[in-house]
Amino acid sequence: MIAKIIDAYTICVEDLSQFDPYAILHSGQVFRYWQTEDGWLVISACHWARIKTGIKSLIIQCDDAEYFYHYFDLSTDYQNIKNELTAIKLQKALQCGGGIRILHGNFNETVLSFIISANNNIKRFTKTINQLCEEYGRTTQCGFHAFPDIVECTSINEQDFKRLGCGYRASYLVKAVQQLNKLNYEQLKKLPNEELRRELLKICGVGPKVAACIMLFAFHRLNVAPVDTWIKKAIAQLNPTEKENILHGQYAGVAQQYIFYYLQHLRREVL
DNA sequence: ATCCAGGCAGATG
DNA sequence: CATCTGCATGGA
Repeated sequence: MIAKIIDAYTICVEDLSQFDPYAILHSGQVFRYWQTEDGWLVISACHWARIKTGIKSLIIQCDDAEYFYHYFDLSTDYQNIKNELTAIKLQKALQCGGGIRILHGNFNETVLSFIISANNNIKRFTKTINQLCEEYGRTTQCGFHAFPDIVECTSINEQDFKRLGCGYRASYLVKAVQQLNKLNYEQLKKLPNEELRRELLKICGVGPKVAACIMLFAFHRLNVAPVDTWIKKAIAQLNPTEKENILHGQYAGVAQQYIFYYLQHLRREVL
């Protein structure tokens, strides 16, 4: 038990070795967060949370404690997961981002966000996603805009997506929204990995990499590891045995997150 | 400037 | 099934 729900709007996280807000938010699973005076503001779908960082514990003040207890995966002990990840080449990454957790992202938000992310740079598509929310998402109680719900997304046409900076992905997004309208998240949740992957690949703009992101970040399939250009470059430097082992097993997706964050961390140090 | 970015769709061997 | 090409756009 690393966290307690204090009341309907408050969570206290007591084990910071398993909860590093900076690392979680910068590990590339979510794009709607901002630094504040005393911590972080996070928006997921139409929900918001303020993380107030402390020395030995932190407080999450939000609109729905149950939602964010689940969102931050607070019932899972990540020490057990980290104990399973024993590959030598992972140890630096674990030391760097040991407080990362895999979030339970909203399905529609995750699908559309990662379609926009394809062949795009992180800074640019983060801006695009946030502008999308500014224009089409409702204002939440905390002042920031929610990610537009599926009905609001249905009102966005190709020209609108282009104006927001989605480029050639605009037509994919229009189709994807139509397809999302017919999909049922609760039904998809019941599918095993390969069937789920097949369904996701039918969505326009969703290929193998984006499907893997959706499976990991919206369906919490911890054994699915998205392989992007960053991970490819990192893996290319390993020997054959290391390549086999590093993104293998029931927590391959978690391992991938530690690596991705570590690579981002190294890049930030260079800049 | 000009290369590239958390790849993908569509066309072609 | 595997490989190839074109792609909007702004950040570096």
